[in-house]
Amino acid sequence: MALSAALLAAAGELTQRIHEGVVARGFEGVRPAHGFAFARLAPDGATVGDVAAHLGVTKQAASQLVEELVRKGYVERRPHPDDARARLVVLTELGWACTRAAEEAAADAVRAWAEVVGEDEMRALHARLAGIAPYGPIRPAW
Amino acid sequence: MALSAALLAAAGELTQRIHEGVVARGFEGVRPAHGFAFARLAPDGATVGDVAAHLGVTKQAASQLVEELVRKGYVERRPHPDDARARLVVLTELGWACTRAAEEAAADAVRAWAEVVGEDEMRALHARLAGIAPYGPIRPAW
DNA sequence: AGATTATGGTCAAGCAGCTTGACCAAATAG
DNA sequence: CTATTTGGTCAAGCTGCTTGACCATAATCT
Repeated sequence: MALSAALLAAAGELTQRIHEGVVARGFEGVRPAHGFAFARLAPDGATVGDVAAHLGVTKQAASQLVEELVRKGYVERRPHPDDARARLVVLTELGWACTRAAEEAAADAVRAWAEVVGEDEMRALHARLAGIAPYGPIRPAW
Repeated sequence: MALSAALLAAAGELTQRIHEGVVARGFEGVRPAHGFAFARLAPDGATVGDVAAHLGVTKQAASQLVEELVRKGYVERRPHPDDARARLVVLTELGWACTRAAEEAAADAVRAWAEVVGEDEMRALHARLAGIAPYGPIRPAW
């Protein structure tokens, strides 16, 4: 199996498992791309442009995605403290709960893998990946 | 950076580099998903259903993709030797040339990574990934 | 300062690629 | 030899993204 195929298969499988875990924990109407947006929003919020760059899509697409998350109650738009044009998108309590659920689901999935290849190996894998693609966007499609 | 994000970023970056390499070698009108279809078709051809399973999409979607590749001259449909319902999709000479170009581009990209983390590490990475997601579909999107 | 350009964001329209549903022909099962 | 399953296509529809236009604020330049 080619490396690219292996990477994609692993990434896809992990993404799907996390998504299933999130749904199983009772969060509805969320897609994997939302989860990656949450990851960018989590610490202190972010602008639509930040989310767009993180997901590797246009600002308009990110704006639509945020709008959807607002409708569903996962995030809210607040005025940006330093820039009157910008709006700071922050997670609501529901958004935080969903993020925690995703982290739990991810931990479960990684644990399952660690049982196959060993925990040290997983850490090594993670470290190598981080060295290879430090800050690339999380392309939701291609 | 979370493992899933690292996996996706790495997978996305590699996919994109391969794609750029293929385009730079003069092949037009091909998308990454086509390359993954080629990988399934490469040895001896495959049916539309096989391609669908490999890509993780419906038969209809795979059928459309194959139709597009036929139009562009990368593959052709032949009667299936053992089953009159089925049709064997095989690469044309152009399709083989494109596949070779993709392999070259992939080798270039992997070489660049190997310079960062070391060649042994790349092999180890590959082996671990293969152990983790042995035969999952290559989901083109989510 | 005022004029100009750049930046953050949204609205609107269009499109590519996927899905579901219906259907046909050949293969397999009863 | 009917009845069901399987491989494949046709058709219609939808979702999520893109490009293009536009507004308001910020930064830059005389």
